[in-house]
Amino acid sequence: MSENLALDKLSGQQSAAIDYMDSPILVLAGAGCGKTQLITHKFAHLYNKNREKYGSMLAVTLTNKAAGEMRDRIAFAIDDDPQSNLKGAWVGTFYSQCNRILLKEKASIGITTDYVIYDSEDQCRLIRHILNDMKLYEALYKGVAGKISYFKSSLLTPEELLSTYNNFDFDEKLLKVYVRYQDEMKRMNALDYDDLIAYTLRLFEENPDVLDSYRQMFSYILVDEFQDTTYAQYQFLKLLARDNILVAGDDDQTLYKSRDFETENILTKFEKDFANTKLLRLEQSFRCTQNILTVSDSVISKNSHRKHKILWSDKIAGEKVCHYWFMAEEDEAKYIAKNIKDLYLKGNYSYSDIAILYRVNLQSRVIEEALKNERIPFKVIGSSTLYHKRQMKDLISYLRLIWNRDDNVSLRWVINQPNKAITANTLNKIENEAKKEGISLYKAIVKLCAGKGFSASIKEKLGTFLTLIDMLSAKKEVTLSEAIKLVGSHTSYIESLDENSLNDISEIMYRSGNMALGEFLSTVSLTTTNDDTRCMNCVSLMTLYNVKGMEFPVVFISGLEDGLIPYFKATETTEDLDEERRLFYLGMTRAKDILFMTGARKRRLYAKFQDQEPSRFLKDIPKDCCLWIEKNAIPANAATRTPPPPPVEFPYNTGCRVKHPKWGIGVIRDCYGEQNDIKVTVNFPNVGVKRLALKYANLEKI
DNA sequence: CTTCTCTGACTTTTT
DNA sequence: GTCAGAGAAG
Repeated sequence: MSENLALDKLSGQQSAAIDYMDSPILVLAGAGCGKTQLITHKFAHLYNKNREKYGSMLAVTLTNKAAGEMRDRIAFAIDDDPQSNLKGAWVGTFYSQCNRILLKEKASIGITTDYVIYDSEDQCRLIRHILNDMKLYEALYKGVAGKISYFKSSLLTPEELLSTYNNFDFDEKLLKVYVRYQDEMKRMNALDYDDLIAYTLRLFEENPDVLDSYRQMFSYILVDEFQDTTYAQYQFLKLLARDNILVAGDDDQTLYKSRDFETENILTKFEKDFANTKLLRLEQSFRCTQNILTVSDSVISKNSHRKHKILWSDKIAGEKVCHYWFMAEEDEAKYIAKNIKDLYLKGNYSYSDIAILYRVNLQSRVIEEALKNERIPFKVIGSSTLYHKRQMKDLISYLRLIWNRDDNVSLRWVINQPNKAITANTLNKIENEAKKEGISLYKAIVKLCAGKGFSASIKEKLGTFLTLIDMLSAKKEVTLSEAIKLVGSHTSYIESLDENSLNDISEIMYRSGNMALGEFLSTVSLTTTNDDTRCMNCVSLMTLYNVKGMEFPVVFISGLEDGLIPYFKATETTEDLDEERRLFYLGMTRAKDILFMTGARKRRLYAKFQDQEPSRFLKDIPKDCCLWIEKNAIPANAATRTPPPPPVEFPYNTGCRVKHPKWGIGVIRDCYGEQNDIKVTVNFPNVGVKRLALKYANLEKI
């Protein structure tokens, strides 16, 4: 029922992609053309048609958020009780599904199922430790981590690198760090994100029967955001899929691809690797107006190596896209705030319909200031909402040690906590012993305590620590709540917490207290930050990266200046510039109705003021497609300008209740206008928001 | 061991 | 301008 209702709304191309089952399908979809809708409907359609056969399909994307949305939409479109049946479905991120496979198969490839999953932070900590130990410049850890991750996601082992790069002056030190990193991870029974994919691939390659069972089980495979899949993820799909695969993507929305080694467009590659691929295009945008499409297309069409698409819309042409140029960033921010207030007061848009986008987080400050001045509620999305806070990391480290005593990164974290009274010297001895014997820190401590190297007092301290860990890890099968209580009753950890952290912990216990410890730990590693979506009636502020996959009726893109868009560090190569252009394109195509682009001549970046030029990308927009408005800081007649009118006395305050002869009782949202022509916006619960001139609307104060 | 001051780095970011 | 991390001083 629900499916048929929704199917009516699908375009011809979408329905075609849903019905077609004869060969692999590559869906080339533009922004807002209903690619996710297609995927969820195909899933639901097959599922509804033949539960026996299509009860266990695989549907993957890249982010948790997208996966969650996918799951919800499928649940909505399937015929029966959405709660019960989707549990067995393989819907999620590549990483979570690989994790699930590894656990299900009891991972017979040199790892045991009590492996811990390292997130990027853990990864960085390990790399820093290695760099430090190898007497290399530690501050490089971020770059090193990035490179290693890149190698791994491209399935380049150290051995392969050695043979491939022989003739280049390949960084030998980097290679050594890579080897060492892999070695340490192995010893700790720890997997990073890339390992989840790589180990699954190995599992499949070494156990053809296991692979075969999954090929049987996944009767159909659906992939969203296909353009962003890594090489390893792509191999995963290639192993599992035959004709029974649909991938959907938009190469114009790829991000983080600028440093990709792979030059070939992955969409092209798919067509080559999968025989008889059926190519379908979704070019009707259900989101943007024609004006927005025209402008954004003029920008993105300057990119090379893209699959050409022409998006169209049968929505009205809509408002013209506007570009404003200001003298200073404060003017820009003020203008944005004022404009938002106007839009809101006109009553057509609520604050949550509006987004302000920028390239770098630090741009948000000025804008936040301006919004505060206008009393506009807003929410900054992304940036500092670190779910992995310091204290939380402490707790998780303890929990991980319960789970896996060989987790050195967590052990280092815990043992270095204050009042453990274990000196750097002792720690060094432990590290050396572990290194010498090729064992984990935990095992090294056990060994050293049995030997003669340490004094009685040190042994005692370490002994207490060991007994604690032993006692805790004897209870691996507990639930999260029990584990936390255990840690609490045997360490001073809980006592050291402030109120906020305590709240955070009770929140976690409330949310997932009944989860098995192991399950909780992988969930924590596999889900990061963003459960904070849009808030009730707030303007959303975020970076262009963060806006991926969202849409808003009104979008402001700020800081359209050379140096910001494109960012000054990304103007060297064409690949970098292409990515910056895609980023700009991505931002523009988030807008459903109205798109504002703004920039300013004077901007403070870090400590210094800079003179900015308008973004070079603006030159790609035909002059008549857009309204170009330049605001001068000081109008020529500034000196002779009449002083601002005295503040107007308003008869009503916001929030006060009034009665209208026709619409009944409402609440004043705002008062504005001249003394003799005061206008008000009133929210009538039954009628909606109305703008009224006080002179004519016979309002009655109540 | 703790606290303070200095230095310097500084896009974006998912899993 | 701001934050973190390292090193020096208490």
